[in-house]
Amino acid sequence: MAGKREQNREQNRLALIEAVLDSVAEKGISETSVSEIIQRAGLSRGMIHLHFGGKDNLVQAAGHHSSQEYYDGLEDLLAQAGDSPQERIEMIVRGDLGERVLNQRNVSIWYAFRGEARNRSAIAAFSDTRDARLRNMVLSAFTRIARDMNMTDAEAARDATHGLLALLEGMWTDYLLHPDRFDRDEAMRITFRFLAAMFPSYFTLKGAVVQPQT
Amino acid sequence: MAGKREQNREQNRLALIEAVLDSVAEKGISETSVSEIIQRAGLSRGMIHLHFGGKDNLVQAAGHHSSQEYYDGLEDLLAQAGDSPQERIEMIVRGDLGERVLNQRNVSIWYAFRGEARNRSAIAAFSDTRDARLRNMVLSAFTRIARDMNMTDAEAARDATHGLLALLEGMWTDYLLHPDRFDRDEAMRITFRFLAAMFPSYFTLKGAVVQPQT
DNA sequence: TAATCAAATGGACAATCGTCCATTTATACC
DNA sequence: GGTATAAATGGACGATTGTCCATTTGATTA
Repeated sequence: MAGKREQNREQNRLALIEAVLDSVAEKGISETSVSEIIQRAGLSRGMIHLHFGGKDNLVQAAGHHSSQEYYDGLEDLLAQAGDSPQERIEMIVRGDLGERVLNQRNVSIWYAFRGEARNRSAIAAFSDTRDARLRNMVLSAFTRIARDMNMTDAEAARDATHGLLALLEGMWTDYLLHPDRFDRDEAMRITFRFLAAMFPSYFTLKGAVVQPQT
Repeated sequence: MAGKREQNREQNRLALIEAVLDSVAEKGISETSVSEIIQRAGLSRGMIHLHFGGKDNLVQAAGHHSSQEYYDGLEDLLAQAGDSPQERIEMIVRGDLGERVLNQRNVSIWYAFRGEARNRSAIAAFSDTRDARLRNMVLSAFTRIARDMNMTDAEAARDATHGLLALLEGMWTDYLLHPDRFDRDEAMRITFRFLAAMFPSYFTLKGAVVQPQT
């Protein structure tokens, strides 16, 4: 067991990160100052330099932390998914549009970092949600479906992957700009409509067809 | 003709706005200070207060200006489009993904403002690209197609509108995060694949079918 | 040309920024 | 319980922020 010293230390480190994320979500990056952060964390001014060596490093760590939480949530869900490609894709869609990851706090944080991504390469690195891992999971599922359908179009699976991820991105933007009128069920329906149009015997308006018609 | 005085005045006003946009595109919002702006514009410190009453108002005006340019570009293109709904939709897609509006500078600016939108209502107001005007243009086109197809699904046109705009949003995000590997033709192909899947006799992989098969 | 006045200048100003370190606090070890 | 030491404190510091206004510039009008 970790000593109380180290335990407190880690706890304070985390408190600083959470304070940054709270502030970014509520006030935006430009208003997230050192004073704002330490006030929210209830800690002293010097802690940022002590734990992270400076404000920039702390903000970067907070971004990384938030990104990690997104993937953790998604992978938890995926662990529950079945083996069929359509089930896996459905899980990703439901996960990406579900309350656990798509909520006001996360969206605010996400787009705040995105806005700075272009100019801070360290931020850009983790800001790419749909990173290689997620992209490959979706791609392999679509590839299996395309093969199963005897599709001749070699680009179909790749395009479907790219398209689905872009569509989900767009839904997030919609939530960002209209959190009040955003309709989670509608977003899911639209996404499945897109999938059902491209792969009719694998998806329906309500989700995946668990037993594909062969 | 306007006097040289007023002419200079307007010219300086514009120079300030362009300086803000250049700085936001290159360095981001957080590094766009008064000093940065006036240096780029080659004007004196007091000009911001004189013309806009303060930095915040100037930044807001710059955002509004950028947004206006986006719509102007899109409407120019739309004026050249034919009357058929599929032609109008194709024009919107080609416009939104074309070089004139989708380029590094615009994407940087766009997302920089988006990142602050949640916390600055004035910015949120113009930050919503796909505003009512654009949305209605797309919706009316899809409604005509749905009627033409005798679609029974009342939500189909609305969902297609929402989905297409979300998909285009996602393509912009892709460009933001991977400007080097982004492929404009691929983005168009994917978009038309989505349209072709939902409305097979109106769109193909390469774009709209001008004469719909009835 | 001289007078007029809007436009533009650039520095003074207080406020706030992030950094850093001398000091204090509290845990861990002897 | 006393000592060692890592963790935490909070204020000093120079740099930079945005605002504002007394002054200068230069186009316009008499």
